[in-house]
Amino acid sequence: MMENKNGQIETLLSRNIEDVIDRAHLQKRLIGGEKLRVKFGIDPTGANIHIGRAVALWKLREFQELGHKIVLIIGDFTAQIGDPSDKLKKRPFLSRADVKENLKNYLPQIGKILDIKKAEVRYNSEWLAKLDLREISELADIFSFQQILERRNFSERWEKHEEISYREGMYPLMQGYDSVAVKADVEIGGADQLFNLLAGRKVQERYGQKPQDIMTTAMVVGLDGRKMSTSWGNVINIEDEPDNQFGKAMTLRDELIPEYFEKTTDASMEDIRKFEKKLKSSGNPKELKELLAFAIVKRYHGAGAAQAARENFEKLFSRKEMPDNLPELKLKTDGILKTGGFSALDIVLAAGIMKSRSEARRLIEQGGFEIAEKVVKNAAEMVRVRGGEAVKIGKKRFFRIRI
RNA sequence: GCGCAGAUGGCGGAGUGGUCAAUCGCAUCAGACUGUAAAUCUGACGCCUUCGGGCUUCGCAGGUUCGAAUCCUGCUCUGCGCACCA
Repeated sequence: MMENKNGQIETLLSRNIEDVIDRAHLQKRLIGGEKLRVKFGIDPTGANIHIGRAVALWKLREFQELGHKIVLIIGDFTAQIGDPSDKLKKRPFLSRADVKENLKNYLPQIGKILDIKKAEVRYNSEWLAKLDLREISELADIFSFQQILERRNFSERWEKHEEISYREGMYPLMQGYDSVAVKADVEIGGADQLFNLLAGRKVQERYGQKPQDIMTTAMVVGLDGRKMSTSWGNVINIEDEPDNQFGKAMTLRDELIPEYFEKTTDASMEDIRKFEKKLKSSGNPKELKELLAFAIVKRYHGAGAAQAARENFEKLFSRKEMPDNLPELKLKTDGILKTGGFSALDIVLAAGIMKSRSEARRLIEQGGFEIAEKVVKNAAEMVRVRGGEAVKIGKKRFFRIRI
């Protein structure tokens, strides 16, 4: 029993973890059985949480399972300032409305991973909005310009003669003050958060508190090996549909399979070692990738959904059959009355996924449109439609026509 | 405040009076090959098109000219240098 717990603590402190400061101190407290307050801050800046950001949430869950108190800080105030950590450009202010909108979606997503009822949820406007200029100045006195400029993303911008505003330099101070306000023992964040987390330690000391221990989680690269970014489209969101998650996972670059197993699934490290060996010896990594895709979907939608997603995928791509649960593509029947049918262009446009008619026309002319297993290359060609035909638009978008 | 430089398509970056819807690279999309991987090859890549062509773009607003992304004036924004620093 004791052994088991120590094993859990070891995993907690090592798997997917980049840095722990101060490791010895934290380990001792954990083994000693103290109930720790584990802080995690989220700025509701975007609508979706992806599996990269989720790494930290799963860490929190480990803490939770060991009986510690999770303090979730919703950065309703800081979100409006904008964390410069991952940005090489100045960030705009978010409006109150944006923040509120984003916020609505956040807790349910987090709830997929954590037991929110057991956590303490706080909004940092609670204390940050009350600071007056004198207090802010005191806070600001903790850091020098030089220290702020040490951050790579600031120094790079400095080199490039890009603007760096005061406001952005304020961010670590606020995040640090959060730690004071909730008396954090531990704070977790992504590896890109190191600077902010360290700032928390300094700020706490200034306010007479023991500095928190900090843990940074490993970053997950995007599916294509570049930085994970929603605008690159190389991201799996935890709320994506099972089929979609499965499909996206299958586009992962082969070299990243072991890394993804480790960071985004609960596969044991033993198994992952085995997978790595297998990858090196056998020819086609596709099977392993399917296991990976399955494990990811299972984590967020359960084993049943994962199985179904896998079968759909097999049907659709390996056996080239059309699965039954394609999204519907509704065509308006009054179109028939007027023109006697639908042109290929009408059908593609009805799917509502093209930016412009020109784009749709191009796609068709280049052979990217298929209906009832026939390619139609002439955008103006009238296609006989009865309803129920499977439509393929481009590489990976499928619909079933409904009239 | 003064002086200098710059602002071009998702990004980088050409173009400095007509041949510019704008070289090129990246990203993106489609096709071939595949394992919805990578690499490679082909094509597309402002909007609309009856495929002839039409329409709106090069920070913003005016002007010169038969004709402007390109010249002139004003404005806005950004960077650099100087000044200010009780």
